[in-house]
Amino acid sequence: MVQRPQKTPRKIASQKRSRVTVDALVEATARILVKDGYDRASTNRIAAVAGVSIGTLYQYFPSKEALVEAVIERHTQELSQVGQTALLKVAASPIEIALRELVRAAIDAHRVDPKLHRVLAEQVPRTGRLEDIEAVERNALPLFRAYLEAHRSEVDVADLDLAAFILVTTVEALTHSAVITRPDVLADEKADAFVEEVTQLMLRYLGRDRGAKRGTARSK
Amino acid sequence: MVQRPQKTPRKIASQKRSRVTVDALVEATARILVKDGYDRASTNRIAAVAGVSIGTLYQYFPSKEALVEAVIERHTQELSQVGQTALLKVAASPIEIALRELVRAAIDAHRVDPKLHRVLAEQVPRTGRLEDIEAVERNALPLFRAYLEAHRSEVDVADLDLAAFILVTTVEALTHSAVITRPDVLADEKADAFVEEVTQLMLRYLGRDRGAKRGTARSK
Amino acid sequence: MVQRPQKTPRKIASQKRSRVTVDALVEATARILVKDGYDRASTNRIAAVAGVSIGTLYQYFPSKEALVEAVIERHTQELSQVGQTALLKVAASPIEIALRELVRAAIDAHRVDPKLHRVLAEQVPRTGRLEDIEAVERNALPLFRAYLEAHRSEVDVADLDLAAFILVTTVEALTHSAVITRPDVLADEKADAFVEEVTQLMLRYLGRDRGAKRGTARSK
Amino acid sequence: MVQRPQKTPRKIASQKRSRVTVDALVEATARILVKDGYDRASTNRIAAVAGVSIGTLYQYFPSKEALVEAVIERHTQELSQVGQTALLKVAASPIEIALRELVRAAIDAHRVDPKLHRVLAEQVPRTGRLEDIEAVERNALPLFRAYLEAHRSEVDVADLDLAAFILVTTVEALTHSAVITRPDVLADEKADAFVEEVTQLMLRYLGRDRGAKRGTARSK
DNA sequence: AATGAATGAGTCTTCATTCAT
DNA sequence: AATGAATGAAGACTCATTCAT
Repeated sequence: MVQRPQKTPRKIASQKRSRVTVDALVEATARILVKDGYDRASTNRIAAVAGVSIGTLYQYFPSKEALVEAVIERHTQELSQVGQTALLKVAASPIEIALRELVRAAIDAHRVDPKLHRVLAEQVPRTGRLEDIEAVERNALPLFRAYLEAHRSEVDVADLDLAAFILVTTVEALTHSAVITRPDVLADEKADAFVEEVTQLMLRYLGRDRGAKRGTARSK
Repeated sequence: MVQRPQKTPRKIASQKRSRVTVDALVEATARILVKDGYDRASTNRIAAVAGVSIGTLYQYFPSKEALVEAVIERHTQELSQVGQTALLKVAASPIEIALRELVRAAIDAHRVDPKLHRVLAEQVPRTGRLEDIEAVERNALPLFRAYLEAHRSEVDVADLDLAAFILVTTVEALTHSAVITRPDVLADEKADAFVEEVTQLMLRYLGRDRGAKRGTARSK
Repeated sequence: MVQRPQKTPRKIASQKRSRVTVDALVEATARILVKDGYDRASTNRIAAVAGVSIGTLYQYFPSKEALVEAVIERHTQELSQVGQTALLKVAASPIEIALRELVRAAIDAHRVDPKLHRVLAEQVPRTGRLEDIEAVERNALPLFRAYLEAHRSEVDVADLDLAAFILVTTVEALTHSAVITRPDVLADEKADAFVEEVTQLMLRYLGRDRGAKRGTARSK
Repeated sequence: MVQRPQKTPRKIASQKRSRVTVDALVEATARILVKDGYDRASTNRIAAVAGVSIGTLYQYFPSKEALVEAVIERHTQELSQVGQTALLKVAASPIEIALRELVRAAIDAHRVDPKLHRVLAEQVPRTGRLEDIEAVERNALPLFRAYLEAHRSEVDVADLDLAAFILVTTVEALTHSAVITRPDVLADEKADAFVEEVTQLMLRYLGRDRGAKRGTARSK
C-alpha cells in the first residue's frame, strides 16, 4: 500500500483529545465552584465530574490553584470581551449615548455567568496566582481612559486618570451589586430606570447634564 | 474561714476572666488572619497565639467559623460606629456639607484596620455564617436613606431607595478601592481632591451642583 | 495541602502518655521496616501498627523521615553503647587482649538487632537527615584512636589516624558482612576462629605478632 | 514494489536502533540516579532524558526496577572488568607484588564512576532484583581465592575460604570508604601511603612480612 | 474551667504502568 | 515500533474537633 504524505499528523488527533480533556476539566471546575463553593472543590471531585482520572487532571494542571486560575482566566476573558466590544461600538458616539451603552454592557457582562462570578468574587481567596479576579477592571481602566481622552472636549474634569478610576470602579460596583445582591433592582420593568440612574450619575459627574429637565423628568 | 465582704463577686471575677480570654481569642484570630491569611489560620495556632489551649478555645467558640464571625462582627461594629457617628454629626447639615463629611468618614472607616479589612474582604469566603462582611453596607443603607428622606427638599431624585442604594454602594466601592488597591489616590496632597471628586459625583447626581463653576473650578 | 517537611521532633514527650505513644511509634516503625522494608513502610501503616491515629503520629513526628531517623538514632545508640562499654573495659588491657575483645564486641553489636541493622544499612537511603547510619563508625573512630594513642608503645604504625581509620573500617565491614551475609562464618564452632582471624589481621597490622608460631598454630 | 538488494537486512538495522535506544535509556537512568537520587528518578523523566517516549521505555524495560538493574549490571561489569584484568596481570606474580597491584586496582575500580557508585551503594534498596550491588564482591571472591590457592606456598593461613572472604571484604570496604567518604586519604601525596598500608595489612595477615623492617620503615 | 493528647476524614499529589492510536 | 494520553492505587500530611483528665 502506498503511503501518502499525511496532512493531518497523528498528533493533531491526540491534541484534539487533550483539548477536550482540558476543557472538560475547566468546565468541571467552574461547575463545582458554583455548586459546592471553593472550599469544597477538591481536585478529586473535579476530576470525577470531568470524567477523567485524577492523574489526567495533574497531567494538565499542576495544582488546584492552576485549575481555578484557568476558570478565572476564561471568565475574565468573556467579561472583557463584552466590555471591549461595547467600547468599540461606541468609540465614536458622544458620551450621552456611549455611557448608557457601557452601563448596559457592564450589566450584560455581569450576567454572563452570575453564579460563577459571585463565587469567584466572594470565595476565591485573592492569593498567589489567584489575585486576578479584578483583572477585568484593570483591563477596562486604560481602555475607558482612552475613550475619555478621545472625548475630552465633551467632558469637564480636571484629572482624567482619577475620573476614569472613579467611573470604572463605580460602574463595576453598581452593576456587580445589582446583579449579585439586588436582583430586584434589575427586574424587567425597573432595569431601564437603573441604567438611566447610573448613566446620569456618570454624565453629571462629567459635567454633561446641563440640559436635563430634572424637575419634571426625575421627581415623581 | 472568715468571709470578707466582697464587692466583686466571684462570678463577676470569672466573667471578667472569660471576657479577657474571649478578647484574646478574637484578637489572635484577627492577627493571624492578617499575618497568615484565612487558609493558614488554624484553630490550633489561634489558641497558641491567644495563649490558651485548644480546648479552651472550643469552650468559648464552637467552631473556627464562629471565631472568624466574631472578628467580622467586631470589625463591622467599628466601621459602623464611624459611619453612624458621622451621620449623626451631619444629620442637620445641608447635603453639600454632609456628603463631604460622609465621604471622609467612609475613608476613615476603611482606614480603621485596612489590612484586616482587606483579608476579610478578599479571603474569607462569603459562606455560611460568614456572609456578613457586607453587613456594614446593609446597616448604612437605611440610615443614609433616612438622611436623604429628611433632606428631600434639597435633592432631586425620583426613587429614594434606588438613590440611596446607588450612593452607598458607590461610596463604599470607591473608598474601599482607594484604601485597598490605590493608596496613591489617597496620598497626602491628593486625598482632598479625591474626597472632592467623590463628593461632587454624589452632589451632582442628587441634582445639587447647579451653581458650581465647572469651567473654572475643575478644568486645568 | 502539601506541606514542607520538618525534621526535628515536634513535641518533647514530657508526659507519660506521650512517652508511651512515641515509643510505640518508633517501635512500630522498626518492626515495619524489618517486615516490609523501607519503601513499603507508610506512615499510615506505622500509625496503625502503633495503635494510634495518623494524626497522633504527626503530632510527634513531622515526617516519615523523622520517624526513621528516630529508629536509626535508637539503634545507633544501642550499638555505640556496646562498643563503648567494651572499649572502656579493655582500656587498660594490652592490645593482644583488647583487640580480641573489641572484635567480639563488634560482633555482639551487630547482633543486637541484625534484621533491623540490615534494613537500615541496605534500604534506607542515605539522604537528608538519614545520612547517619554510619554514625556509629564515626563515633567509634576517635574513641579507638584514643585507645591506640594510649597504647602507642605497643604498636608500630607511622600514621595513627590512618591506622585507626583502617582498623575501624575493617572491623565494621568484616563483622557486618559476617553477621549479615555470611552467617555460616559465625556458626557456633566457627565463630571463635573468625574472631581469631580478624584479631590476627589487626595485631599483625599493628606489628605485634612476632612471637606467633604461625607454622604450627595456623596451618592445618 | 521492487525489492532492492539489501546488504544489511532490516532486522539488523532495527537491532542497531534498539541497541542505541537501550543504551540511551540505561545511560539516562544512570545520569538521573546521580543527579536526582533514586527516589526522584521517575520513569517518565528517564524517558524524557533518553529522548524517547515513556511507551518506548516500556518496550525495552518491563519496569523501573529492570532499568536500575541494568545500570547496576553495567556498573558492576565495569568494576569487575578492572578487577579481573588486574588479577590476570598479576596471576603469576608473588603476593608481595600482586596484592599491592590488586589494592591499586580496587581503588581504580571505585573511581570508575564514584558518584554513581555512591548512589548505587547508598540509595538503591537491596530489594527484589536489586540485591546485586554486592555482586562485584561475590564475583571477586572465587577469583581471588583461586589466586590464593595457586600461591598457597607463599601464604600461611589455615582456612583459605575464610582468608579470601576476609581479604576481599576488607579491601572492598577500605577502598570504598576511602573513595566515597574519605577523599582526603587518597589525596595525591597520600594515596601511595594508603595503598602501602592496606597492602601491608594484607601481607602481614597472610604471614608474609617477616622481613619487613618495621622499626625503620614505618614508625615516624 | 482548662488542658492537650488523640482523632481521622479528607486533601493534594506522584508515578509506575497500560493501551489505543 | 513508537507515542503519549490516561490511569488510579497509594502515599504524605493537615486540621477542625472531641474528650478524658
